[in-house]
Amino acid sequence: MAYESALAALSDPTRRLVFERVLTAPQAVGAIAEGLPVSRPAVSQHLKVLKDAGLISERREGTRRLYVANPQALGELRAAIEAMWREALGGMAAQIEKEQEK
Amino acid sequence: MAYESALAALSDPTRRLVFERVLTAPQAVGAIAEGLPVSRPAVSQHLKVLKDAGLISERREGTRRLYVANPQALGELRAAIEAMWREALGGMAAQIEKEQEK
DNA sequence: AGCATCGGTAAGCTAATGCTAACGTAAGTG
DNA sequence: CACTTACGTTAGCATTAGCTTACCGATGCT
Repeated sequence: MAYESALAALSDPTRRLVFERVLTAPQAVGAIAEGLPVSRPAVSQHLKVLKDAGLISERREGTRRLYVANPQALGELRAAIEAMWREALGGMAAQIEKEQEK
Repeated sequence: MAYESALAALSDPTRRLVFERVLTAPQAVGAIAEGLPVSRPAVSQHLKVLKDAGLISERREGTRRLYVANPQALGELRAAIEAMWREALGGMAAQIEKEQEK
């Protein structure tokens, strides 16, 4: 529904790194933070933003929390971008046609 | 190539408004700024960001400058998002399969 | 040339953003 | 119950981002 928040969430480079790590399989926060250029709390904050945007979901397992990407939100973003893309294509086609008439 | 900059450029709400105005047809800066909640210089700055991201192109016509959306950059962004989407879908499918084995 | 129109640019301010360090908390373990 | 593990949260800080106002350059017209 709100592709805007997904767009904003993915605009940050390190947050994209975080997101890409949970793209294919659930990951614990510690595992996500490992190898990233920021501290673990920073990762937690990024995860919160991603979750608020609906891009990931959380599942608790004992003392750990596993995060996974939510394909649906990504699909909505994809659809929104694609709609704009088609609009731009259509506009360009109309523009060329106008040029031909001349 | 650099879908990241397109993503960052489109993450700002008013910049999205600017972009959507040049999506289907070329527009002059004054026409774009009209009706927007920000000043014309602000629009100019947004246009610069969009242009640097490759999302729009500029054409001079007398004293005016016409800006249009560039479908290609939008297409690249679409492809990048779609790739991530497919990854997420695949990951979820694998996850479900694992669940079934249990 | 003089003037008006159309826009890009610079300076400066404010609000938001990302980060770290320190602390708080809940679930397992002895 | 004490202790550890695994995270979230808060406070505070530095940086960035978007906006406005004022100014400057280029083009067109008379």
